[in-house]
Formats: sequence, C-alpha cells, structure tokens
Amino acid sequence: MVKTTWIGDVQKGQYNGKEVELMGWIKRERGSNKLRFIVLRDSTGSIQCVGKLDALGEKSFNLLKGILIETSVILKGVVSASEKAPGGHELQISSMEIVGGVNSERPFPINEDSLRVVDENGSPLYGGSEFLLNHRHLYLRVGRQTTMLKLRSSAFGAIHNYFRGQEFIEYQAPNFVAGAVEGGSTLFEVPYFQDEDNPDQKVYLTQSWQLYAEAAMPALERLYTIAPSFRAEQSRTRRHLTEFWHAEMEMAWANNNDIMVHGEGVVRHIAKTMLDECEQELTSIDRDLDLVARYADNPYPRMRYDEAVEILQGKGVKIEWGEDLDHSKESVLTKDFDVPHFLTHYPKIAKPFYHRVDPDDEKYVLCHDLLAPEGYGEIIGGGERTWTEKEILERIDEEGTPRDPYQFYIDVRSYGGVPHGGFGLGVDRVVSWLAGATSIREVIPFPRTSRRFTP
RNA sequence: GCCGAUUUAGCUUAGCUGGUGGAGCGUGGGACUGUUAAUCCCAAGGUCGUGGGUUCGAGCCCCACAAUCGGCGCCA
Repeated sequence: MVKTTWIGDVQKGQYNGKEVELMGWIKRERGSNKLRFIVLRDSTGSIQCVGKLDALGEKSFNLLKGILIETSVILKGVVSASEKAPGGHELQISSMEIVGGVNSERPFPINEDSLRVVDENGSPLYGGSEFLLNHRHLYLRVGRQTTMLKLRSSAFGAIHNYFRGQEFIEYQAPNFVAGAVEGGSTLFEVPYFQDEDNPDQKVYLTQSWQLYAEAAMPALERLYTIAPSFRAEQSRTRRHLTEFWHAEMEMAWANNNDIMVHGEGVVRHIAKTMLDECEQELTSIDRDLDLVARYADNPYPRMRYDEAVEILQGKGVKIEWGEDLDHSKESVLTKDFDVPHFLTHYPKIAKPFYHRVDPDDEKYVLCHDLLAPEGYGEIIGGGERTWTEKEILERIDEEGTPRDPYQFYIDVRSYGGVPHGGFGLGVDRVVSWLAGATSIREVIPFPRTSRRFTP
C-alpha cells in the first residue's frame, strides 16, 4: 500500500475531474439520511467529501452515516472544484473502506470546547490546558498542534541549513556529564553511575554541549549541534522546559562580534525559511506575516549592558550596576524593541567563569544575549570564552568552582589555545516566538516541565 | 523555592442570602437530498478534586492536603 494522492495537492486543483483514492482521517461529519458531508484530513490538509445514498448503496451509506471523528478511511471518487466546499474542492464518494474504527463509548475526546480554554485574562491556553496536556498524544493531530509541528520542522531544517551553508561541521557531545556548565543551574542527577567506593562522584544530564564543543574546536574550528539540554529548574513560566532543544555553535579564531554575526544570521534565516515554507501554516494560526518578515529582513541592533541599565533607570526601574538583567527587567526593555536586540558586555560578577574578561575594561565580560520582542525574551546566550590556561584557572578559583570536573576543559587550553567563542540558541523559544505561540509547550510535541513527564 | 488562582458529566461551563445540581458540545435513538462547529426532537450520563470541620441541612462557609495553571526567581 503506497499513498500517492495528498489532500493538499487536491486542494491545489491538481486532480480536478479525475478519480482519486484518498487515505485519511474523518475530521467532521454531518448531513441527512440521503446525503452526507464529511471532512477528510491527512497531513497535508483537509477536503469536503460528499456521500450520496443512490451513488453508494445502503450499506456503504449507513457506514458513512454513523462514522465517528478520527476514523481512518480510504475514499474513492471524482474531484471537482466547488465554491460551496471549504477549500474550494470536493470529492464525490463512489466507494469507501473503513480502515481503523473508533469506539462510540470512547469517542475522540478533543473537541471545539476543549480547545477554547482561556487563562484569567481571556487569552487562549492551548499550551497550558491540563486536558490538552494530558491528551497530547491525540492533540498532536488537531490543526493547531499539527501546524506547530510543521513550523518546528521548518526551524530545525533552517538551522542545519544555515550552519552547513557557513561551513560549520555538525558535532555531537555526550548527554551524561560529570560537571555543570551553568554555575547556578540545577542539574538532573543520574543515579545509575553511582559508585559505593566513590559516593561523591555525581553524573548529570547535560545542560549544554559547550564544554565538549570547545574540546573539538581545535579539530573542527567551526562546529554546531542541535541537541536536547536538561535543566532541573522549578520554573513555572510559558518560556521554560526542563528538556529543551538547544542549537549551539562554537567557532575558533573569533571574537564576540564574530559570534553575534552568526547569532543574528541563524535567527533571521529561521524567520525567512518559515515565511518561505510555512506561509499558509502561519496564516492558519493568525500569525502576522509582516512581523515575521520584519524579523527576517532587518538587522538586530547591539546595546551594551551599561546602556540598558541607563534606559531602565530612566524608566524608573530599580536596578543597580552589576545586577543581572532578569526577565521582568528584560521585558521592560524589550517593550520598545521592534526587532531582537543584542545585549553585550555584562559585568563580570554577573556571569560564570568561562566568559572571557574584556581586556579593555576588566569589569566586563565579552558576552551577549539576544532578546526577542513581544515579551518572549532571551533566545540566545553566548560570547567569547576564557581561552588561556592561566585565566581559566584564575576565574575558576575566583568563583570557588571545583577544578576536578573541569580538568579536561582546562587541559584543552594547555595545548595551543586560541581565541574562540559560541552561543546557545533555545530552538523551542525561537519557534514559540516566531509562531506567536501562547506557551513554549505549544511548540514541542511532548513537553517536559518540572511537573509534567507524561504522556 | 516564593506569591496568586482554579478544581461541578468525556469536554466547556451555570449554580441566588447555605435548603434534593441546569445547559451547550460529544455519545446513543429518531427526522431531514447541499451541509459549512449543519439543524430539529428524544434519551442516557454527576458520591460537585480528596479528607476533616461548622450546621437541622454544604457545590456554596472554615481548615488541611493534592493536582493543575499563571506570575516571580533561574535561564535557552
């Protein structure tokens, strides 16, 4: 059995006047006792199909009449253009076969009502409805979720495309690691590796590919990955997952500015690719195409931390120099942004040891965050790395971080260290922002949060 | 971790000053030859999140717990 006819192509008019065989699922059903309308869907779209008693015979017609939502069927018939049919085309059914049925005692649970859940402000909660999260395995096939999966695929493709086009090599790091990347972040412990003789030896799920990428930097010079990262934070927001997809790059012979060029490059390329490949999908979830085009077509301004603090103080926000910019401060700042902005040169005290100190002013580190507008916030964090053995030892000791788990990382710098850097991009966050999703959980098939690990 | 909110049928929800819980969708049965979330008639479906308390009487008042959501902190 090979499927050759796709509903999306039928709706483009490629089969007008021809007999086709459509394989798909029942999306809706209505009609009278002599005429039934069903809407059939597949992965490419949906189409109205008409079943008439005299054309089908009593037996087939009665099957059609009692058919339940999400029954899988094969329908044969002739396609015609029709102004009355949603989408512009319809199929006159000549024969039908039910492939997989649905039990009427357990009908498909997701209906229009279940999609209309709103939060206290009246905003839809597609990504935050408990019912939809519990039924994610079935929700995936409902319009808006399917669209999100397609947008996600487009973004992943665009990332590979961008980096490979820029001569980056794809490189994989282990997911079980012995040390943390982020100083303050919470790690997921993996008990499997625990050893009675050495009970203090802990193994965790990775938070970032970065440390292992730096090890391969002298070999590959330009490398990237798209891989899951894990953070055991008790975050209760629309922007956090405990398991998220992290696109990271590392680049030799590069400074902070060189890295930002690629951060801007890849994000704009994702926006452009989505517009090119998924215009229809974006429209179907009411995303403003002009906004996405603006993010694809315009350069992303850069602003130093000090300037951001001044702006915030000018707006009456309480912030002192040296404080990190948390999300509530970021959102005040990004309110006036019409495109993403880079924030650079954070104070050294606000950032971990692997960020390189600015040789021109040792109060700062050579780093950057990319902040997305519309309240979505940070989508990239990156910068230059501390690349000499002497400096990395100083900074590790200064922070009070134990050297042991990082021995391999330090060692890399003992053999021909070079200036280098990279960034991490939250793929789910970027998709969520470009799609205008109500929550990051909308754009990942099975979200994992501090309280959600099923289905 | 902190703060706030929510929990009534498979789903979405109404429920007055405390007095035997209503509806829409869905499901089952019936009517209808061009519907667009079809329409119309009928039926089934509820120990009101769990446990305790106040009361003659609790979906409603009080306490505890749980689940979930939202905001913050942390970050991609």
